[in-house]
Amino acid sequence: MLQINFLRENKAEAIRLLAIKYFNATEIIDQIIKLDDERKSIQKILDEQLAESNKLAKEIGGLYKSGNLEKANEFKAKTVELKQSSKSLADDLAQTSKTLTEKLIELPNIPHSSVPIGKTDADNELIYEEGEIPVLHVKAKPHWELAKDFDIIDFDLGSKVTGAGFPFYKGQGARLQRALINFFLDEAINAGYLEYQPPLFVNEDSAFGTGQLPDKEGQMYYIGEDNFYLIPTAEVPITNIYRNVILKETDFPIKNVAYSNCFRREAGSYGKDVRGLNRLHQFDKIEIVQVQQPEKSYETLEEMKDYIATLLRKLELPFRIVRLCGGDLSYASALTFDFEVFSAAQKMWLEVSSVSNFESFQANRLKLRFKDKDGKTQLAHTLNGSALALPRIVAALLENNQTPEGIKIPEALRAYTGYDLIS
RNA sequence: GGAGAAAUGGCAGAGUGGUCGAAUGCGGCGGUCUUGAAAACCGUUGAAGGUCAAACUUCCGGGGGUUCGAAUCCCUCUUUCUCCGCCA
Repeated sequence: MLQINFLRENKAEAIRLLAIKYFNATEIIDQIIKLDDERKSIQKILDEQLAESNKLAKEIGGLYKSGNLEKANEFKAKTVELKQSSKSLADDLAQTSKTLTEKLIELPNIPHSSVPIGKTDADNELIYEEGEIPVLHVKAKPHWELAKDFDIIDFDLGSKVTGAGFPFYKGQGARLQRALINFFLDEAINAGYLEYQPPLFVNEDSAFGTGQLPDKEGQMYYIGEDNFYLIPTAEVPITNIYRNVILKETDFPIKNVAYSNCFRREAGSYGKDVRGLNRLHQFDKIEIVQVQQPEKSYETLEEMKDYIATLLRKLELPFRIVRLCGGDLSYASALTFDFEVFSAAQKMWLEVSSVSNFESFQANRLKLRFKDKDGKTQLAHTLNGSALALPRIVAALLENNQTPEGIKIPEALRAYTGYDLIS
């Protein structure tokens, strides 16, 4: 959620920048400013009436004490009148504020100045590439066949027990999952992150706080009976730790990491993109979340980007980093880098991580603030990134490391898997 | 699931209808003293809206109600604690 004062002071600039996300904000910003003016003027009148009411109520107390009942009753009648009109003003105020918030929520975050112009992922800017693309032997297979051959992931069994997109991992496959989870958590802890194990369900306030509601409602699993949402990422519970929180400057930097199952309905997905591990309804992810002071948030984004690169390097996977263009940038993000690993048998780049700076956009919804040096409260910045999402890492590991003998496990993981080769 | 108790400022904890945004203690900040620190003493110390600044308004778990007036009374929801039941 953007700040009204920012929109007031930088209207033309905001319209220009939002157009980079292909969002036409001209009309809505005018509406917002008008609603805010309305809100202020209603509040002003309401305040005056309430002040009058309060004053009279105090005087009535005094009049009773001095026994001046006649005057007291006269004042009473006045306050009753005031009460009625202030009640209707309060309703107006609530209605105006509600409409204002609804309008504000429609606006996406302003993209950072470095965001490239473009409409689709084809327009994303490649900023870095590392590692050698492996040359596979002629009989190389995609990961879903390998998973079956080695009997480490059972998609059919998942379909039977639950449905498509809910695989079983078994034997060495299950162990590999556990190894990756522990590896990613340990790496993060060594890099100074605090580990959390969050709830997998969140309430409505939390789903709203990180921007999943109302925009992505259909993408989340929902437990109607208790009004809970299944988390699509640990970002949701972890970031909501800071909902309605005022931090001290000394609390920074806040670096949290959490492993969780992630649940996504993925309504509307189909085709080769959803084959095997490429897109699941339930998957495992380790998420890093940072809360920072505004001046330092882009420095932090770089730090997170570098950190994620070290993970892929340790896993010996060829990867590249792209800067998302305006059209591909998510609603809440100001700047996002995607990490993609090359999946050698599918011969395609798979997105395994997305690291973003939301600036104060989430913080404004969350009411996540801090007291600066001058003692003023201001919105903090939030950032997060996957470090990393397992399924596509597993897909790439299986495909890229396949040999006639079996699938080789990268050095860094062996202490965790307890084996060198899937066979 | 059943019965009871409770929810107040960063923390602890008073306050049961009328200068209560809220005593007191701790903590924080500023100062006096000190070579420096501690102790002691003095002062200060919640948030939001609003304003050039003020005035003013709102907030004592959330929502609703009674009243001229509510932290205080009523209803409701949530959470916590104690006891019982069940249980990984």
